Amino acid sequence: MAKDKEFVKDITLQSEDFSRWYIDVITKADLMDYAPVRGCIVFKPDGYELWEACQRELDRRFKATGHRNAYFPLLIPESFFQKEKEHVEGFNPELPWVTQVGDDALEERLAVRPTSETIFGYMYSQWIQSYRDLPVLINQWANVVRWEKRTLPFLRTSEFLWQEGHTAHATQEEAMQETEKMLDVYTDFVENELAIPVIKGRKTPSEKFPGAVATYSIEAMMKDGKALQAGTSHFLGDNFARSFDIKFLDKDNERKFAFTTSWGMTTRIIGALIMVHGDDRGLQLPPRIAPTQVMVIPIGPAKARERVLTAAQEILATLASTGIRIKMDDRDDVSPGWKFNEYELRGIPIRLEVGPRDLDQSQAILVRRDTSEKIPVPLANLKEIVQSLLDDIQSSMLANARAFQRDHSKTVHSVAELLQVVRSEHGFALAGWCGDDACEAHIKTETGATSRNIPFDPPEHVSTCVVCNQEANHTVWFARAY
RNA sequence: CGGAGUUUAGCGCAGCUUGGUAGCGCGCCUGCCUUGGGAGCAGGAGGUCACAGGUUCGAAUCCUGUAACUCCGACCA
Repeated sequence: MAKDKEFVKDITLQSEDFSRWYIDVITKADLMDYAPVRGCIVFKPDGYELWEACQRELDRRFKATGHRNAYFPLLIPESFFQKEKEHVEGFNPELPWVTQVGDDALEERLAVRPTSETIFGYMYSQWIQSYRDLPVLINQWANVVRWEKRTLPFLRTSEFLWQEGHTAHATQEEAMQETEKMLDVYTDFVENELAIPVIKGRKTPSEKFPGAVATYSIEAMMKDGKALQAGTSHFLGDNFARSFDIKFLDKDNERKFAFTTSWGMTTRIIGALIMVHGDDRGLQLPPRIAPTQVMVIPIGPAKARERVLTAAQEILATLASTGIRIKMDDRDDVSPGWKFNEYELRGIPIRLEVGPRDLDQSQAILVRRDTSEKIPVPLANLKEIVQSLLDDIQSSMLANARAFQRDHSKTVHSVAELLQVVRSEHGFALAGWCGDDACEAHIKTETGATSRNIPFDPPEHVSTCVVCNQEANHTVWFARAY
């Protein structure tokens, strides 16, 4: 352990102070910087690249499920919010308003969007006439603003980036299917690309989106045992259709309200990536999402430099031609050791070392970020080995995260036990719940944990409410949450 | 939004109690030398001490206010 500490001197140990570790890592890995406006950050290139990678993979999935991208305005008339009561009450405390242009007051205040259900609703009411116009399947990539009281880089910032899908359907069933389908899309993305295992489920009424009939979420466990809602999908019923008059003439010649959905994933997912996989040396990026998968580090004294560089260039070109995202750091003003630490901090999955000694044996050294294992590989086999190593790292990261989640999850039968699990053992607690808001609120007050969701597929069903001991109508995951 | 803490060079910090010419380590620049886990030597650059007021002959230091950040609570993706 003392030796590990030698690797990177500038990062607080996770075990010492997880919050400080997190701030240290995102800062030293150069992912972001604080902006001059409260709660706002700059996504620096290395951080933004992670978002771009997420965008690429999500967008591919949205298109494959029939969605198209569009862009709706940043500013939303105040009157739009008034149309949906729960919605306005839910968001009002954190809305920034544009009230004036130049020296003149606006006739109607404009909100900087916190989400776009209202403006989508309004436009959909204009666009939809007939059942033949349905479904409407639109996604937008955008920034939104929510003036949060307490901010944390990536996880909760005043302005954040996200995608929001908004769809309209002829029937309730179809809208429900869409809601579930997109939750599955998120799950597929988060588990297979980000190697983060998630729990799929439905939010309790107190945790649902303002204006939704039902909210579904995927919840992930961070290394400090806290939960992070990684994505949400909402079944809005005909609530917004009624508020915004989204009606269509059906086959039976009757005017009916459409059923709508919305679903979103945000830049907070970058925080999840960091807090699920990161360790005391820094970031650890799953190969599939890593903007750079392999970093080549040429090594050797000046006399061998040309020979090593030529060989390294060749390796770089060969691997790049197979689609591996690979870069080389051939700076000669920093030592190899410095580079080793640097790219471990930045989470690059594989380091490829080449030096004169390797070239004499026609080999290179591969070093895994996840296990630190050093693997000599004949140059002739590099392509195949690197590719299979990337796959192996990906699946082993998911397996590790899954094991961690499992080991920190426990079924509880009393509030005291729940408290123990979420606060002392730093994990998730599965508990029965009668369905009463008061019991849920009691847990929050007593333990600081909130209901995360009612899992579709719980490891077991609990028959009595953890608070009142009445019959449990639901089995719920509770955890402290970001 | 409440409670606590922090703010001095790019980063990490000392100096403040007891006011008197701005310091250290790392990083940065130049040169030499080096390269298989954050090398070495020599020389050098870099600061309206968070911001705004006040006290004082004189303020990084004392007083008042403001802001940002961190942690803890209430609200949220």
